[in-house]
Amino acid sequence: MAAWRAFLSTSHLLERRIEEQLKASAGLTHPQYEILARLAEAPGRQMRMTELAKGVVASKSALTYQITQLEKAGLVERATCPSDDRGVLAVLTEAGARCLARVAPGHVEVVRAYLIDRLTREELHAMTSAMLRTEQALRATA
Amino acid sequence: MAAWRAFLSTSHLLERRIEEQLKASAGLTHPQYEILARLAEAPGRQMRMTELAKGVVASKSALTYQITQLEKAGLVERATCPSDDRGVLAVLTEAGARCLARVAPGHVEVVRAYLIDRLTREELHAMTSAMLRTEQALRATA
DNA sequence: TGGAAGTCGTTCAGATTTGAACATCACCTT
DNA sequence: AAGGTGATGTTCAAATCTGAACGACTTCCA
Repeated sequence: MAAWRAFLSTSHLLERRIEEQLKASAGLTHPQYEILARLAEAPGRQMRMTELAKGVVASKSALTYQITQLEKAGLVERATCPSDDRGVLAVLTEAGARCLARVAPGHVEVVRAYLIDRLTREELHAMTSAMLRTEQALRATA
Repeated sequence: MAAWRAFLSTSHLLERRIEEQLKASAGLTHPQYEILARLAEAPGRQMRMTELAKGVVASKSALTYQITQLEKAGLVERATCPSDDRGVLAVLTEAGARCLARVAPGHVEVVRAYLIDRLTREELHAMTSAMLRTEQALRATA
């Protein structure tokens, strides 16, 4: 269980650092950053709400809330899904893309400085494969 | 960054599973469980508020809130610290200890089933040492 | 011995998350 | 083609977290 304890503490401490850095450098929260990052990578810079929620591991209502916030900030827009009238597309705006481009380097720097760059090549490799496998297992048994 | 993505998703997904299991089996939240677990291991089953907050990686106000909840449930009591009149000791009650003993096996089972047991011995070893080192680094630069 | 400066835990308002309930719409069977 | 089943996104109240402000107490140095 020592492994678990360390994993848990590290993830919480990191979360805290990231939140702090993002808030200071752009007034964004970590969930909001994650949303922008996912959208930026998506084809057409847009994604369905449910799909996006799964991607960033958030509940549907949490995503609704955050998208509303990002919409107020002009970083994201909502559009109705052409193929499904129930569906809503979250679309990254130009301003959102610029915001992300401006903030991403600092964010990546924090992640590297506190996590990635502190691991040996073997540790990084082992952790990556372990996390990918675990993530898959967790997503499989929804 | 793939490593980071997987790490982040895994930690969030796991958090979710754990929360679900704890709530179903004992009406506890994960932070609450962490508090009980730490107290159970502490000498005299008691800890100073600030120390406990650092241990479970929570803000002071979040801890105040959760200790109040646990106090209402009769699982924890507050006591004034003999050596410092400002200080408050969170003390695990008998009921709290029993509750923890009852819930712990199921909790550990979830952590093992979704994380620990899915890793090879090498991965577990690498991850543990990596997490311990990272945790230490994060705690050092408070 | 007197503060000045720091620590301790709490409080408060505001922000965010959760889970259930809901209305809307798609899909599939008959 | 109609109805049942399931999916989608939103809403709401309640729970929780955050960060700053606060009063109470310690500690340390002059």
